[in-house]
Formats: sequence, structure tokens, C-alpha cells
Amino acid sequence: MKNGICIKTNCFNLKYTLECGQCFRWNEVEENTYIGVIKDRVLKVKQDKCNIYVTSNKMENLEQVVKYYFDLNQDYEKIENEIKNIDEHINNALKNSSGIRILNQDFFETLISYIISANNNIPRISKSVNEISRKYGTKVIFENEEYYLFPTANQLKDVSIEDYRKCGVGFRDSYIYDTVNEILAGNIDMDKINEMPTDILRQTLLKLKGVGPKVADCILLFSCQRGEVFPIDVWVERVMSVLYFNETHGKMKKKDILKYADEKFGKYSGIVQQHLFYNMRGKMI
DNA sequence: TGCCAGGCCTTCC
DNA sequence: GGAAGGCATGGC
Repeated sequence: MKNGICIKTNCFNLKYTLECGQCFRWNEVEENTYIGVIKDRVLKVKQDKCNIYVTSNKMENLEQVVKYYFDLNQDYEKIENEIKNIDEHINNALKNSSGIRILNQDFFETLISYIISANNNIPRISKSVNEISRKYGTKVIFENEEYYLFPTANQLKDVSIEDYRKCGVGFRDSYIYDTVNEILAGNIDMDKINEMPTDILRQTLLKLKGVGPKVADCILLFSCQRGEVFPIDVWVERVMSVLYFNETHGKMKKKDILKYADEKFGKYSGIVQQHLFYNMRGKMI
């Protein structure tokens, strides 16, 4: 393939993966073709049956980067076959959403993005993340268009609370400001994240302003390869209450939902959660 | 107009 | 430790 690569995939649906709410910087430009900005480059990805075709402004290690980002090194066919057998609800959900992958996104970008996500909606989250990138991130050119990488903590060192507010983040402005400064102060060593046990890492994240249990779990799941976590937002609370506790008003306590998920879904809690979330939001279950 | 959005912080008990 | 209220902003 000219100026790009082709990767053969299995059990991967690009559309579901990018539209299930775990990432905020992808746009569909034509049928089954998306352009997105990840850690250090712009990607254009087209899916045609089992193959994806990828072009980028940066070809260095492209296949490795793409496989890691979309979690293509994991055997999702095996994972889906296992979770299908857990119960009929998951089996039904998978009929609508087979091929969702849990992305491996950049830690810092995910941290800030999910602080913005609190009591917010996905289009507005995307808008704010894009605005922060446009103002403070590195510009890159791809197919004669301008794109902006999400800024590093260092690129945000002189940004004020008021500046964040102008990016549309609302009351989360000071949370972002405080968290960026914590990172700049070295209070979270981003090089050691992979070695930290999940509980310790969660406790570390929870010390940051604007990071509560749900945001921490999203960061753990979408950027730290912790597939055993089960982020509970309003949708998941609702779907779990209805499907597993016979409650129609989302009244179940999070503690009880977490206990249930841990016992029943175990190390696959994260992927199960994502299928339930996607199906619930799409009103398919 | 009022309610909701991938919740969290602060205050108060 | 748990409950209640406040919080920016835009879409419906």
C-alpha cells in the first residue's frame, strides 16, 4: 500500500471501538474511515472487512503504534467467547457490539480528558479537548490539513485557570490546573505507572483534584491496561440495576454493583462494561 | 423552560 | 462514612 500500511485483524470493529465513548479525538470522514490524533501523530484508518489500512504523518513504528493503540495484540475472539458464556445479557449485547477493543491511550491525555468528562456530555468533552490541543499542543500537518497533538504537561506549565475556562471546561478549570501542576511537580511518576499495582495506582489517581472513583477507573481502563476495572457512570449504573438487580430506577449502590461485577466478570470487567455501556447508550438493551 | 450530561468537591451531620 | 447541594455549559 502506497504511503501506508495494511494490517490484518480479527474480531475488530473500528466503528464500534471509536464510537463507544472511550476516546474523544476521532472523526468519521467517510464510511468506515476515521481520522484521529493520538499521542504523537495523526492517523487515518479505513476498515475493509478483516483489514485496516492506515496512513499517518509519521511512519516511524507505525504498525507497532497502531497495534498497541487498538489493542490488536490481544486475542479478543477468545475473550468474547469467554464473556458470552457468562450470561444471556452479555451474549445479547455482543450481538450488537462484537469487535469493540479497549484502547491503549496516552496516560496524560486520558487523565485530563476524563477530568473534563465529569457531569459532561461526549460532544462537549471532545470540543474542550480539541480546543486545549489547538491552543497549546504541537501542530502537525497531514494531507494538507492542520492537526494538533494533545499538549504535554510541560506545554501547559504557563496556562492559567482562566485560560482553561476559555476552552469550555467550565468548573473543571481549577481541577485541570491543579492536576497539571501535580504532574509537573513529579508527584506522579508517569514512567512507573506500568509497574504499579492497580489499587496503588487508583489511590494515587484519587488524590488528584477532579479525579473520583469513576474517572480513576476510566483512566486505569483506557490508558493503563487494567482490564479488571469496572467504571460506573450513570448509564452503567442504570443498565446494571435493570439487568442484574431488577431495579428500574438506577437505585443500586455502586458498592454492590462493583462487588457483583468483580465476582461475575472478573478480569474481563472492563470489556464487559464497555459492551453494556455501548448497548445501553444506543438503547439496544 | 427545565432537565440532563461517562461526577466530583465541599459542607454538614 | 454517608447524604445533600452546588457547579459551567450547551443540546434537546
